[in-house]
Amino acid sequence: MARANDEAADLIQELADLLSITGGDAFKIRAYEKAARAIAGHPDDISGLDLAGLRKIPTVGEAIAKKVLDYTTTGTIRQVEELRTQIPAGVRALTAIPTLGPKKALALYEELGVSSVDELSTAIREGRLRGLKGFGPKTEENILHGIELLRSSGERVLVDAAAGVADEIVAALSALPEVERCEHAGSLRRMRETIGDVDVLAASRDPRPVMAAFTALPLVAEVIASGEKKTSIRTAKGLQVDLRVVPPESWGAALQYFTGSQAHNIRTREIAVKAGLKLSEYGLFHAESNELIVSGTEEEVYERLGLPWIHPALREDTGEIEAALADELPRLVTVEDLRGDLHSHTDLTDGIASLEDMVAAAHARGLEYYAITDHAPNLFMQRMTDEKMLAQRRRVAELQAEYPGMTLLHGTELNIDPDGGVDWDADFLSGFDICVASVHSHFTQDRDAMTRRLVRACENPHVHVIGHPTARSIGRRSPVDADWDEVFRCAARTGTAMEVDSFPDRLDLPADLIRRAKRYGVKFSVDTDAHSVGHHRNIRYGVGTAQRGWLTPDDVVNTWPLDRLRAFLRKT
DNA sequence: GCCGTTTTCGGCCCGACTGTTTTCAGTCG
Repeated sequence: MARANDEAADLIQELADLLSITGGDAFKIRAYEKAARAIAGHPDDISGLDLAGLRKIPTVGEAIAKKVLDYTTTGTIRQVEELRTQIPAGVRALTAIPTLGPKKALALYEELGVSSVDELSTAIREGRLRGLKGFGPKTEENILHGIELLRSSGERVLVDAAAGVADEIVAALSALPEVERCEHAGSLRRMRETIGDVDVLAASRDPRPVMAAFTALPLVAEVIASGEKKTSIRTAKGLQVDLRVVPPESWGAALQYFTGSQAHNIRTREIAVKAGLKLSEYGLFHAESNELIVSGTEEEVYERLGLPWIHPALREDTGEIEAALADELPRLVTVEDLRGDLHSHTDLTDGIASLEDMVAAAHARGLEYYAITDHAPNLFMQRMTDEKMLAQRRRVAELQAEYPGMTLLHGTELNIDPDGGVDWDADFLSGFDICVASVHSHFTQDRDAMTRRLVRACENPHVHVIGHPTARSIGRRSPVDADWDEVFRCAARTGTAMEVDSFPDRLDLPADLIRRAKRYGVKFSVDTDAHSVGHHRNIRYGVGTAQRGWLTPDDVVNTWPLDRLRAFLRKT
């Protein structure tokens, strides 16, 4: 299933976790963690690499290269196997409980023999933590609360749910007279596909009333921690929100810091240290004199480190620092770059808005072209027929007269059957301006069959876009298993675009596969897949995902002028 | 364990909050 890179990275990360429990050297642990990230983010498949090839990966030295080679030859890493015999998997699982880290997990295991979350729960109920050094009544209470949280809703939320909470808080705090600026930061600003907690940053000279207003917001269910500079709350739905208040002159440094990622910040701080500087959320300082150099804007902070400003969507330490140093950062695609949307539905199939309303919504977005792509007949529950489709085409042509500034395209979303065929024959398909083709069934085919299926769809001269290619549903359905390198090679060769579907529970292709596909020269279509007027707003999540995949406007066919797009749709 | 236009040894990002500890360790981001 997973790529060798991901499996090797997981094993190295597990090694780091196990060592942190057994009390290994903290710097060695960090070295493993860094290497795990580097291996997961390495563009080439590691399974074919020898020792020298592995050592070319940054942060992978002799020792880690040998461990990875151990994995690629034997399927596991000997040291990990050995540590697993000392530390049961359940002990590592204990560190998933908030407020419980590796030190406390080890104490619980050694002193009480606790080796699972369930056993810990029992031990607390039986009062066995009383008198254990470092475990007071408050700690006990926090652990119980943490276990409950883990079991109920400790999971990450979809990006739109987090954005809704963030928007509400930013609006409320921005209205306070004490607040000069307020924005969300963290993984939401980086547009990660799921969000663990929401980070909000405010600039103020008077934090106390800001904190008070924050904890008094109606969405607050619980105050987790509360101080002068930082306050954390949890909403009724279990989402944690951290508010940081900084002096206005620290805004840029603070925004940079709280946007993360942690891995990106480590890199920027290392660059600062090497230049005799020190970077914190309060600014960039001379290391010795502690004299402030810059802190007002992110641009100033990056510039003083010798870097161009780096887009938040790239800040994952997966090559953006190197690209920035070489002045090779991509000019990322934006919502404003999009001239069209190539995937949408109406109430003729499973949409809930009329053709007229959907077109009006597209026009309100300022689009130059817009494709209606209702479902084809093989998705039987939609009850599509040739006659209905042709009637819709006539209605689209009539409607076109009302929108002289926007070109309407009549299309369809085909179903890729288990063999890679689609709903209609070539003759009928040639009547459409555009055909999206997607997997809607038989999700569990094996890798070979699924690869053949997607390749055959790409090779169909009437298929222009592969819709939501992995067919995943975040938190509900896994991505289909395919040899993506094979699929992307074929897509590039045949001039078939891969969709980036903007639905918050799809975001499909995901960012990592986008980057892989781009390496083969694949083009992309960033679409809403809108089934209602309101879904048009989801486009920001699709664009965020495209940005995390390092896409430029030229990579995205629906940023192109219509004549260039039409040439692409001819698949010649 | 990794790494090197100040180093092949001696560093490795930085700060806030909590709880239990009377001066600081653990956890988190």
